[in-house]
Amino acid sequence: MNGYSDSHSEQAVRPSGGPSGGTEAGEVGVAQQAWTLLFSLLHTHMRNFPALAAEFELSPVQAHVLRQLGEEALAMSTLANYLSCDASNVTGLVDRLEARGLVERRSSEQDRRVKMLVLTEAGAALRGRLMARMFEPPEFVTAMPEEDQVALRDIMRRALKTQ
Amino acid sequence: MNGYSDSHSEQAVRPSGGPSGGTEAGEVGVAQQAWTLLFSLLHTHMRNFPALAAEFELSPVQAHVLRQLGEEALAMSTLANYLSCDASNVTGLVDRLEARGLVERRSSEQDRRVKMLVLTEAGAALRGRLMARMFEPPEFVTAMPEEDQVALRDIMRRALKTQ
DNA sequence: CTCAAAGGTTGATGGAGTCAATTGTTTATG
DNA sequence: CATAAACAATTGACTCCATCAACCTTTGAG
Repeated sequence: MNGYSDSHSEQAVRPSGGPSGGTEAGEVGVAQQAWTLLFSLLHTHMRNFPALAAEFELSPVQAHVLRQLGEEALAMSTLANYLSCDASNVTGLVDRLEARGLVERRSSEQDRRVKMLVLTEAGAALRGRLMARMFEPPEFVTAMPEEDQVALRDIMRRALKTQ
Repeated sequence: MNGYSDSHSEQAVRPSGGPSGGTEAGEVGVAQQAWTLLFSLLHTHMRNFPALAAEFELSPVQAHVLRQLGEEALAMSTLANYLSCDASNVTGLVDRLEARGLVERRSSEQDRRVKMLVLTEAGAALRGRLMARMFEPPEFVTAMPEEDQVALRDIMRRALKTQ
């Protein structure tokens, strides 16, 4: 194939490697092929996510936090769930964001145990710039023929809906 | 898993002002829509990559190293390039993998400055199991109708070829 | 031979992540 | 009602990841 495919070709697309699913064997085969290719492309692209976050002087995780904190106030524990990490980790994470004036801890009135996180004005502004940058499509998408882009978009819309 | 779908909708798919015709300005709009959706789905999936690596008692980065180290011996500096991180970081990384008997440093004979990294037998075995696990398609792929899976696979094949 | 450049290591420092233990606040139960 | 259990957040100890600056050895060019 091409120069890239070596890093995932030998163990990757092996149809029906085990008895794992109860579904039809053919479905799993195509799904695995699609996933393997998707995974490879994405992994190459995700390599520069740290650099992207660094454009805003954010760590990758801080960028992720800002992304989640967009719409509504979140409790610390909810954020820990989104990040699938320990609650104690979120404490330090928010400490640093708060020290930079991007985020604010606000005690909940219904339940005085929880602290709600809200973006400051500066935090919301930074998030806006970050999101615009994050959603710039990478080259492997812009280089596609438009019909592929449309098909990809529609497939992803359906996948999101049934999730 | 739940409560996710709202986190990417407000700044994300903005059709960039222009009317989306078949021209190049319209192409960018569709590309951005496709990318935004893809990005969101992928980011939710990537959240549990640490857990996946942990099934093999590996950190995410160690899993990435094992993946890269599949076929051929790599110099430390080459690995640092792949990981796009500092060379001094690789030292400790390889130290820990070597201490677990997964990787071996081997001095190059052409250039006695460089050290080549090779998988041990145990390392290769672990890598095999890891790769098989990594390429198991996630639910958002297996839940697709098969024609979407086929279309997705073909789109990704074309994208890889023209990369 | 001399000296600069390259490959790798070391030490200092800081963010990210976990676990165990603690404090303060609900909520459930006897 | 009183007390125990559950929960939210924090702290402290510890490990890994990551960077930078300084260093040593080897290489290669002049």
